[in-house]
Amino acid sequence: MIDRLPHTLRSDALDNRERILDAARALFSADGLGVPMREIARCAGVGPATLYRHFPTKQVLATEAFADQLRACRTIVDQGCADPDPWRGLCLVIEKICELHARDRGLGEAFLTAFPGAPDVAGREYTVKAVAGLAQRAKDAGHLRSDFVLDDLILILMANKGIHSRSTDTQVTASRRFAGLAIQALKASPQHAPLPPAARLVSTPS
Amino acid sequence: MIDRLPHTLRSDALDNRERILDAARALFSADGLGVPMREIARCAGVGPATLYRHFPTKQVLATEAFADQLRACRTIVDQGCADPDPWRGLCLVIEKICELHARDRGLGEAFLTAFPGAPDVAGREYTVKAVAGLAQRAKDAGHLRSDFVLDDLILILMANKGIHSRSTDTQVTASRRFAGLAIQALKASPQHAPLPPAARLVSTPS
DNA sequence: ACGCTAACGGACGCCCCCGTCCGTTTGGCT
DNA sequence: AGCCAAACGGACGGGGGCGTCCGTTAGCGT
Repeated sequence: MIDRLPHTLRSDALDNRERILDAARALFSADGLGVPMREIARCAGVGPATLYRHFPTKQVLATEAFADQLRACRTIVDQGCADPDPWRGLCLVIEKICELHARDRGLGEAFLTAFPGAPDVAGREYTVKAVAGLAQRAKDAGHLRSDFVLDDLILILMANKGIHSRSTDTQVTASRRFAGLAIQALKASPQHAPLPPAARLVSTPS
Repeated sequence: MIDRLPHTLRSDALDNRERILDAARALFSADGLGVPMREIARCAGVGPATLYRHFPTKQVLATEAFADQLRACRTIVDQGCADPDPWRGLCLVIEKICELHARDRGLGEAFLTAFPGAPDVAGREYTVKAVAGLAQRAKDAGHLRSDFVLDDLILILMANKGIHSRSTDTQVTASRRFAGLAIQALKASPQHAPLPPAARLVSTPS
């Protein structure tokens, strides 16, 4: 059971909560979601019980820890959508999101494997729709290849997640180059051959 | 210590060895290298001790289990190199290798994460050199973008590994589409902007 | 048919992670 | 200053994977 009535945490409890979130952010970013809960606790200087009291499950902890990053994702998408040139906006989205995922290992995992059955993280549906609109405009403008489907973006993000490297720097460099290649692949071109059929990677909500 | 002198296995031992390899192939393919050794043993109908006696380490087991697949990789590369049109050959290599990795989850893991410190698996160096030659020819022919580097191929394979899906079919479909996009990205084009710098993903042997 | 030894596999001890309980500490209010 | 409950954290039991030991089984050569 979780504490119910107080709703006002004691100062030390609040402090611990914050230190736990910091530790979680750091460790998730560096090592992914695989890190043991106790490691996070140790790193935050608290006992395991305290950690579990604040965040009964890793899922909850991760959701809270990544709240900022997910907001950042939404901001990026909004920026892209705001760009008067939809193609440039789409490129920006791809580049920025890839970089974000490259810098934060846990984010990519949380974002895509998405904790199978995670609740709608930070308005995913809204974001998806926004990107879909952006893509349509880029298509209409003749910059985005006409056989593009939204699943291709998921495909690219999943693929980006597959790029792992020892150092974060290498990771980011590689991810940037990958984004460049991806953009080239998506660019409308008179010479391109038809693509193999797309796969349904995510169930598009009705 | 490993058995030394006999060099000729008893019939039942040989039989078990084969069943273990079969089980390993099946499980590695379906679930990746993460499967517990005991699971492989159970699936092969032998005790853990027997498994360990035949293959003292998971590394050894995987190497043996993937011998065929790695040979297949080399064959694909050889086929690609044999094609009179180097660009078509390179495309074939990309498509086939991506598909192979999509069908066999363990292979991708073994191939790239490459058991950090694994011995030269099935003549990796030779294969790498062959592909490098193929790429150079494709570049000279003006079909492959001139700023391509070999690390881009690694990048693509790593990225392909990042594509996961519940069903193998979806996985393969997605991987095929990804390969198509990758090829489009690598195609020489008058309109393409310069790419971000490449990352050193593998230490190229001298 | 018989024995010898290669080969087997159940069982063990080790370690790591998980989630929880309960005795102890300490912040905050009077 | 003193109380009390909120908050803490060490310690526990459970589960799972790993690699190994040793008593038992069964191929194979005579």
